Amino acid sequence: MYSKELLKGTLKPIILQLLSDQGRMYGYELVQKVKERSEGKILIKEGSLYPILHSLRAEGILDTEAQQVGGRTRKYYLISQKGKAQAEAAVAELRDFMETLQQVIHPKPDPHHASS
Amino acid sequence: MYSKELLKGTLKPIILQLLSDQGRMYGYELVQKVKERSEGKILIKEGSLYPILHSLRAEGILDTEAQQVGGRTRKYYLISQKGKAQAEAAVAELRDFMETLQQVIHPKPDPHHASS
DNA sequence: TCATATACATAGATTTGTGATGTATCACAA
DNA sequence: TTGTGATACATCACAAATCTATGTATATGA
Repeated sequence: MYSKELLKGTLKPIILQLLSDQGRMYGYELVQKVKERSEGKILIKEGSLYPILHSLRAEGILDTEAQQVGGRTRKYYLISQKGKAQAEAAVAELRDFMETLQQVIHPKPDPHHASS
Repeated sequence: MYSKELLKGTLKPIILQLLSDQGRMYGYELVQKVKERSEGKILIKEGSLYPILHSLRAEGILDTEAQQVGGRTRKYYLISQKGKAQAEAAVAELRDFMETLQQVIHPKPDPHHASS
């Protein structure tokens, strides 16, 4: 697993991207999906996930739909109308950040200064 | 600028990568180099940088060479012999993490299950 | 003389994720 | 029927990393 700090700041956009992508998901499902797509390398902890979902909901970025499945309750989350722009912005920022990071740690040689 | 939290966990490997790349650098120079390569998008703060450099030095991963330049002191940092493997591991982890993140937020469709 | 750039450093506050813990249902096996 | 592991939610104390603010000091150019 990754030194946990690498995840910092990325969890929120990851969640928003998955919800944009999949329509609506519940917490446990999000954890599984991220685990699956990352081949077990990114394991979101419940202690991280639920506070994020709750705060995104409090901000009005997410809506919820509770659903009974057997004796258990599932709480589906989906991007709200109002949250769409913010969700896209967060994901875009993450993508941009990743590109910038690439550029910093693996720079293409600058042709202008490549005199030697 | 990025929501500051995105940087978390990436600063140490960024610094180690630059030092591997450039041989030896001093603090102020590192800040400028990252700023330059990121086109002003990543601005490492002194309050972040110096504690990291000090702790990497305390761990024995970095060596220092003080140098007088005019009336000012420069403290050059370089990867120590002992720190080489750890530095490479940290950078490799960051690269791997970035790839995994790509896969999570921008998955290639899985041909096995692409029945519809 | 004053602002800006260079150059280092530290302390307190903030943010975010984890670990630990708790509740509860369901399926399957011993 | 008892226990275990998966499903499914939730909260809180703690740890880790970075930032803000602040401080010192020299060099440079307006």
